[in-house]
Amino acid sequence: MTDQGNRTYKRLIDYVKQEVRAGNLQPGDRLPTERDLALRLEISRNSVREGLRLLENMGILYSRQGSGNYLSSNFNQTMTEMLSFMYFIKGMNDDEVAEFRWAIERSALPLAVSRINEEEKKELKEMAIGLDAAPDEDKRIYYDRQLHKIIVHACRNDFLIASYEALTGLMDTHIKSMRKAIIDRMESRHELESAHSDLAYGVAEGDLKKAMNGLEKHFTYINIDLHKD
Amino acid sequence: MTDQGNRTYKRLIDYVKQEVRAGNLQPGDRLPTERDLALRLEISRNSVREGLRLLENMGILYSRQGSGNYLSSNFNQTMTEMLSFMYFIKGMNDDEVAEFRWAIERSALPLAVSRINEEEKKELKEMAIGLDAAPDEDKRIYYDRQLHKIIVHACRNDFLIASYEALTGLMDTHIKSMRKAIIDRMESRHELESAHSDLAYGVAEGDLKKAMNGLEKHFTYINIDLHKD
DNA sequence: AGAAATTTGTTCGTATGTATA
DNA sequence: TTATACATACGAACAAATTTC
Repeated sequence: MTDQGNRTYKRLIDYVKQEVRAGNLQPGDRLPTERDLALRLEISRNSVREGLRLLENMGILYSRQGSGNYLSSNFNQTMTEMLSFMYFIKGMNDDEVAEFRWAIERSALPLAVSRINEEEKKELKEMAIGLDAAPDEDKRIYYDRQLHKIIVHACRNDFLIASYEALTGLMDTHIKSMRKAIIDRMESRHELESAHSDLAYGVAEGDLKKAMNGLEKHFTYINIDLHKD
Repeated sequence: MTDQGNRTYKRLIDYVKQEVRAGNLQPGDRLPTERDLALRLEISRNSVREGLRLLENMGILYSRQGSGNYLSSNFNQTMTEMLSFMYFIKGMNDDEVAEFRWAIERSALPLAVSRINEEEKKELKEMAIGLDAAPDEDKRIYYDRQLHKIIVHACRNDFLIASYEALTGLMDTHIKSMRKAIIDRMESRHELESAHSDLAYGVAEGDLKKAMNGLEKHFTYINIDLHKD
């Protein structure tokens, strides 16, 4: 009996869902006041609030004291946090995370190559240079992560971006050991850096083959038996 | 000012997070009573409850009236529902969805090939046969979806599975038109069915190349400029 | 089996801080 | 500046379900 659909606040959620679906509520719109909602849905204000908090935490709306509850237009940030939290509580299996990350990056790459803008290209090159010149492992980790992040963002797909961000948020504690594991498998650290270099310059120069090669080299050293064409 | 980190109920969430991280709270464990928590965290019971509802809706815990609040062990189902809801509210851009789905399926495929069990292989073949023999489009859609679903589940990666399920839940309304669009681009319906056949038998027979060919053929007809090796 | 105690579910009232006209 | 509307937070009360004795 883990499931009980009897929760009163679900009426509020269903209400919002329905209003969105019907087109009566659009991003930025203000919801009726909590008291109105309580009256309309025949539940207490507290129950209304429970539902509102839920939606707020999902990033679907935001509350402004003294003003009202508004449907949010962009809740990517909150969506990311939430995903990250769910993943965290669920318990992360390193293999699962690596597989998922690989799934996202691999698919984001071709999209990124065709959609990246000049600003991002510039940043990407800077990261590749910085990574190459980084004096210590901490710096390298920073450039490493920025590099991957820029590429995924350049794909312009919010699902991919949100999922990736959620993962990297989780991986913060693990990234050091993961990087170390990769390096151990490679003949030297430079091999990893050259993989990154291919990846970055491939994307920046619109050379998908080169970029994909770099990415494959990068991920090959994580212990997954991956698809090799 | 969409962000206000001052919410009182966050204390409860932080508490749970910390207790989970410290190992003091494990799946199935009962939390302290709401009144205890209110006292301990120095917030009102209402605020405690707001936090609890949040976590419950995330599937992280469940409440039983008269008994207590328990940390949940598996909340994959809720995670899926939640993802689906977030995606729904966010508004689906067909291209984004297609790209994301492709990302998941492509990466799930090699994993599925190496992890699928006999039971699933059998089902998969049945779906392929059923699809071939289906008398009308409704039936074909059913077999179509089941086929893809079995493959993704066979990859044994909860992130991939949850994301995929969330997407297909969304796509229910769009799947007909999408299928129609694909068929229109193919020379005939049989071409789509043969793609599915390659996919299903490839997985069932452990032939990754065949399966991947089927999948690529399948997705090529969706209007994305995808990575072609 | 039954009664009492415990715990969550739901609602109301009130005080307070904030935004808006 | 003032007045009003609104959300925030708390405490208390009772109902309903469960557990304990």
